[in-house]
Amino acid sequence: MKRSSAEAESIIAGLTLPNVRSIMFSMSKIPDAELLDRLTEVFRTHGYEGASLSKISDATGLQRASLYHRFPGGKAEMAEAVLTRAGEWLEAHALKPLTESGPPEQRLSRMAEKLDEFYEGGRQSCLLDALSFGVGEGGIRDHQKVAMEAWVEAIATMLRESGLPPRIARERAEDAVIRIEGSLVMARASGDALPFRRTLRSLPQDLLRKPEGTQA
Amino acid sequence: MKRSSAEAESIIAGLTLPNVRSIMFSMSKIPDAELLDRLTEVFRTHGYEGASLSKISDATGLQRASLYHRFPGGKAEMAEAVLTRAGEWLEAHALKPLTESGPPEQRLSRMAEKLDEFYEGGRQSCLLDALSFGVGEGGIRDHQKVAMEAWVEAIATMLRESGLPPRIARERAEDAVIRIEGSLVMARASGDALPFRRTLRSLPQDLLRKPEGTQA
DNA sequence: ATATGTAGACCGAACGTTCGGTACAGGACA
DNA sequence: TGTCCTGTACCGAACGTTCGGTCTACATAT
Repeated sequence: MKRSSAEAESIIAGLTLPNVRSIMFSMSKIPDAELLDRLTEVFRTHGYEGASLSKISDATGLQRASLYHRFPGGKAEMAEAVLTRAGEWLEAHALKPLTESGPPEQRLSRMAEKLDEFYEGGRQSCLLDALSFGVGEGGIRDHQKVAMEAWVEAIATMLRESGLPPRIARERAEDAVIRIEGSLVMARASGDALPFRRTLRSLPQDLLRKPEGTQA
Repeated sequence: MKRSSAEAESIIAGLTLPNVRSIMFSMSKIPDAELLDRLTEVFRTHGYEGASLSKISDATGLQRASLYHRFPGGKAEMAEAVLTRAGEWLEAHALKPLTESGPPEQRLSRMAEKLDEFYEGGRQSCLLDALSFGVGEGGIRDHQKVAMEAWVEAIATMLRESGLPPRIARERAEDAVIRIEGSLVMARASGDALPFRRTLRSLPQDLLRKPEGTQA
């Protein structure tokens, strides 16, 4: 009772699952992009230590050995790959609009829009948060520092170019990231995503408001 | 060669290590308060899934089995105990000042002071963050929701009593917690505690500032 | 004063399971 | 054919948990 019949198999000859896979996905059971998506989800919800190979295997449909074929460096390499991909996505979608033309407020709104997408309206955690527990002194930690700094500095640059004093620009950029991260924590802990969306909505105006004590 | 001599034992009679322990610490190898402190540190640093019994055992000096003597419910009960204790501490030290007499700004400063102490200047994570990964639908999750709501509502109440409209008070209270949590995430990811301290410092004035569009 | 009983705190060892990681045989393509 | 990739089977170690038993303190009975 393992297979229905031999005919059934010959009829769809050349269309067996492995062949279909190889045509569509260049020989992989799961394409790189989707594999990374699944990995990202696991790391986001469980953190580094909580993301066991079993969970990863379940989420990706790949066996341990196959995962090690794709990521010879093991779990650490998977986490780094996920971090890299997330960074690239944010850079290309959320940060790039900041450097483009248009009113500053509109550019910030565009970023907020993309962040809302990336964090699925507050339902997903930030990798910089999730991967910051229990990982001590390694490539992952370094990666985080660089990513965090790049994010803050991208916003700060934009605010400076919009006329804000460098110090204020930097502080507000930090504050922006802080509020995004914080609202994600709150959303996760309280089970309510509303504070996250409200934070995103108010970001553009909050960041661009006039400094209070300008030139006394 | 099991004991040095009978005399040696009789001389320090009543002062053998176990006796000293029993007098000072009510018969426990480690008193409850300190045990919970150590537990808190492990959960804060590694999150729930990352806090293995081995790490906990190392941190507390108690063997696995002994930990189960103190917490029959196992790891979950340990996490809940830690959450309860942290909540009580915050309630008693950080939230209580909000209800006392004195200028509102001073009361908020007092809270910020205690939070700085609790989070060790930004070097420690928040349990609501650390324990929100990988724990699904249980007492821990419920505990978090309650704690988060209590925290926000304590600040909101205080802001309302200071004359802010209810809606604004609630939003700003959420914002306060968001910024605290977010700055802790940033501190952890970037390795720099400064944004956390700056956030704490600016909290009182930020929360009490006059609403912008008051009665047009 | 000595013996007995009870209760709590603790530990060593082991439970079955899962951990991250590896070796290898065979399938699918060139 | 040779090269890449996959899945099975497996490794030693660690996981959370439980068991049997020791040690100490204290109350009671003698």
